[in-house]
Amino acid sequence: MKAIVDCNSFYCSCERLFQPHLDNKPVVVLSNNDGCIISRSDEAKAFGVQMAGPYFLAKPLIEKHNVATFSSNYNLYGDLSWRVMETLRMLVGKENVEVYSVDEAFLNLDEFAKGDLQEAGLRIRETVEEWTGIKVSVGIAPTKVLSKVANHLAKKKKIETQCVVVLDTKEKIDSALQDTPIGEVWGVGRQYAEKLRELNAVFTAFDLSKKTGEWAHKNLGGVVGIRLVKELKGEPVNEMEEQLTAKKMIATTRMFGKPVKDINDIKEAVATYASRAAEKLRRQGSAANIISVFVVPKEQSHNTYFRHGPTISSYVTLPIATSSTNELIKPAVQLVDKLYEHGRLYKKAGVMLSGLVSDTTIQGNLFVAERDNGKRLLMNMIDNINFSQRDDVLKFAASGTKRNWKMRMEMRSPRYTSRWEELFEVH
DNA sequence: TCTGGGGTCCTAGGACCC
DNA sequence: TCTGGGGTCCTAGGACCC
Repeated sequence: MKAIVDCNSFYCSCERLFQPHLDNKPVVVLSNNDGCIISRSDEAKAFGVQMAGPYFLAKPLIEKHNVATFSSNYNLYGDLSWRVMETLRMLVGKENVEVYSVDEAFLNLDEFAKGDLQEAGLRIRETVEEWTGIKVSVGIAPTKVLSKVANHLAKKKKIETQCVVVLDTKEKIDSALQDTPIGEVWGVGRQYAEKLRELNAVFTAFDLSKKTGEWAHKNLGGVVGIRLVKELKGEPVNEMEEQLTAKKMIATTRMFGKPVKDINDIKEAVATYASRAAEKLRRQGSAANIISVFVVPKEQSHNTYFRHGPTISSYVTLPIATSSTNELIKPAVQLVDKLYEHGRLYKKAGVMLSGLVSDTTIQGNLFVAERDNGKRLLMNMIDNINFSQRDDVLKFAASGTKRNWKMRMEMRSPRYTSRWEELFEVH
């Protein structure tokens, strides 16, 4: 049996941990640049605050109901996430935990819960809450997709279920599937949900579970659809995944705090993103063969549907794979020259690294001289200093010092758990 | 009028996830 | 005026190979 453990309103819960007077009060957390709402407490949901909705549209509602509002504080969430995951590893053994996202993990319960699964689920929930202060919901079922269904039901009926739902008989599974609208199934997004309802008269997870593999292949994106239907029928095909698999692509992209016109501002931003991406690259011990850069102009027209405008991008293949910041900044900045149009306003830019390989097995290039080892040493030093001090004590000059493009974060809470000078104080 | 039957590799784009 | 920022996998189609 598999479980999915999912933190309830995770970012909101993190903020509440250090401001307990907000318990049972409405809370929301905003995305970078204070653009969208990305986490809502149950109380905020009850007032009708929409997920992923733009903040400026929800603002009247938020002010009317006195909703506590925070910019996102990823240092804090990352640290608390680590504590939750460590707790799970201690409970069921680290080889049985697959961290799926910042606030979710799949567990393999085959060894941990030989007896009463309900009991096991409750113990997991209680232990995580006791050790970290974070409330979680637990869904337990034979497959990953079904455990997600169980988890949804646990979240929907927190009181009755005590945030734990187990689907271990055919009757329980069928009844749960009937209670699950098609759009809530893991793997069915907006496009498919609409298509399934209108073209195929599939309205619930139960309807979908009655379809054949052949049907799924035709109507639900090929092999992905086949796997989904199998899992709904209780046949596991999405197995637990190995952890520590290196990422295949690394991206750093940001909206600007305000639209930017000057090419030098864009170059500074792109150099900064390249530095950040290079850090991520080194952290997983990879080097990149391809670097691409994109910019997004501010849309001139008032067409609200295409609010982003086109993404303009270009890439270069590097002569030799690298993880060195300066070797990545240079081509990144050159790409900006290629993409930039004079006189245009830009609202976003990004750097993506791909063609990733392990940096111990970099394919040599006959036409490029062997690189010196000192470079790697320098990068390690910079990473260590930046990690132990505040953000970006050391940076490359190309990243700039004015930072006209920097994003807005006007309501961020202190980084209570990861900065000495922002430590939580008890008086 | 007829026009093989496999492969591989690459890229762009579409769908999904949190 | 104001709408994150990451990731994944899959498919189709083109170029090229024998």
